[in-house]
Amino acid sequence: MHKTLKHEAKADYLLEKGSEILWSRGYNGTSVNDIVKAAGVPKGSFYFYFDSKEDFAVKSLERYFAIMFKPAAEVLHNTDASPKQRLLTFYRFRLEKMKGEHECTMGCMACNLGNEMAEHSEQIRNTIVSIESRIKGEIIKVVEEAQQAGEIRSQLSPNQIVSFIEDAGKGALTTMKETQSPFPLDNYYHFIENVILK
Amino acid sequence: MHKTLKHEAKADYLLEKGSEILWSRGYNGTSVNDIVKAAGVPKGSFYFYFDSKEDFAVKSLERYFAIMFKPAAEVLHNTDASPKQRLLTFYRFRLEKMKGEHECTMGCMACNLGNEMAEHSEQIRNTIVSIESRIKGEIIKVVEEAQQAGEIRSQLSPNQIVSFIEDAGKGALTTMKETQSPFPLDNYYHFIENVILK
DNA sequence: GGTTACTAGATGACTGGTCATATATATTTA
DNA sequence: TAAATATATATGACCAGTCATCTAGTAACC
Repeated sequence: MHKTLKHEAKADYLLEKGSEILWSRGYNGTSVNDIVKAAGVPKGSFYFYFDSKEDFAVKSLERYFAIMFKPAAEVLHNTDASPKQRLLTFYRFRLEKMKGEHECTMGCMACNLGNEMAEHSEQIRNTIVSIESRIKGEIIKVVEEAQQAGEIRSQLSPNQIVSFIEDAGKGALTTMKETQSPFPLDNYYHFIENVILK
Repeated sequence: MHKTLKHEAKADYLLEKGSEILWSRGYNGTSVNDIVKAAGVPKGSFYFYFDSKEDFAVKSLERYFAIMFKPAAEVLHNTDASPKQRLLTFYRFRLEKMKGEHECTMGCMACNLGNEMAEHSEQIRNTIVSIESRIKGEIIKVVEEAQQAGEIRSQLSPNQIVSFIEDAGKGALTTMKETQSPFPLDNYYHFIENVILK
C-alpha cells in the first residue's frame, strides 16, 4: 500500500502515545486497546497503521533508539574533544538521560523487550540486535582512535571493550530498575572512567 | 491455613513444572492454565496451593535462586583455595551454568522477571532485591578477604566491585539472550579475570 | 457428624485481530 | 468547470478464544 505523509504522521502519533506504555508494561502487559485508548484513536484504526502488535513493537523500538541515541551520537562524534574524552562524555550523557527516566523505575526499553521477547519474536530480536550492533560499531571506531592515540590500553580489542561496556550498562539499568536507585549507573560510570578505559 | 507435608510437596511439584515456563515466557506471557496443564493438575487446584499468580512467581524466584546459587556458594566458601581463586572459580561456575541453559536463549529468570515486573509488583521486586542483596553480601566478604590478602587492589570498595561485577553479569546475560550467543558471558569472565579483579 | 483436602466449572472482563461500512480526499474524465 | 470515479482513512461492532480468580460442591478422613 502507498503510504502518504498523513499516514506516517498518524502512525507516529500512535507510536508517541503508545511507546511509553510498552516500555513500562512490556509486550504482553500492553494491549492494543491500551495503545489506542492512550492515543484517543478507535480500535479499528490501529490495524490500518500497523500490521500487528508485533509490528508496533518493532517500530516502537526503532523510534526509541533514534530518540535515545541521536543526541548522544553527536557527543560521540564531536571532534573538539579527544577520543577518550568523547567516550567518557558520551557515556556520561547517556547515563544521565537514563537516570532521568521516571525515578529510575523504567529501565531500558530495549532491555525490557529483549528480555521478555527475544525468545519468542524473531522480528523483535532482530530489531534489537541489528540496531545495537550498528551503535556498537560507531563506538568501536572511537575506541580504535583512542587506542591509536595511546589514550587507552591496547591489550584488549575495541570490540571486546565496547561489548563489555555496553553489556555492563544493560545490567546496571536492570539493577537500577530493580532497586529504584541511580547507584548502579553511577558505579558503572566510575568503572568505565577508572578501570575499563585505562 | 496449616500446610501439610503433602501439600508442600505438591506445591513444589507445581513450581518445578511451572517455573521453566515462567522463566521462558515471562509473567504476563504465562497463564495459570499453562502452569496447571504442564503439571497435569486440575485448574481449580492452583489456588489451593498458591494465593495468586503473583505468589507463584515469588515462590518460583525463591526456588530459582536456591537452585542456581547453592552449588556456586559451595565453591565460594571452599577454603582450600585463596579468596581470589575462589571468586574466579565461583564466577566461572555460574557462567557455565547459565551458558548451558537452552542454547543461551533463556537468560536469567530474575533479570527477566525483574525487568518485566519490578515496576508493577512490589512483591516480585522485593523478592529479587532482597535475595540478590544477600548473595552480594556473601561475595563481598570474599572480596574483602582477597583485598586483605593483597590479591586484588584496594582502591575500590568491595561493595563497588561486587555491585559492578554482578550488574555486568546481568547485562551479559541479557545480550547473550538477545544474540543467542555465549560470547557476552565469555567476554564478561575475561574482564573479571584480567581487568576487574586485579 | 464434622472437618479438612481438593476440584469442576463458571464468571465476566479482556485478548489480538477482522470486517462491513462510512466518509473524506484525490484523480480522472467530460 | 462539474461530475464521476477511485483511493485513503475512519469506525465500532464483532469474532473465537483466553485471562485470573472464585464459588459451590464433592471426596476423604477422623
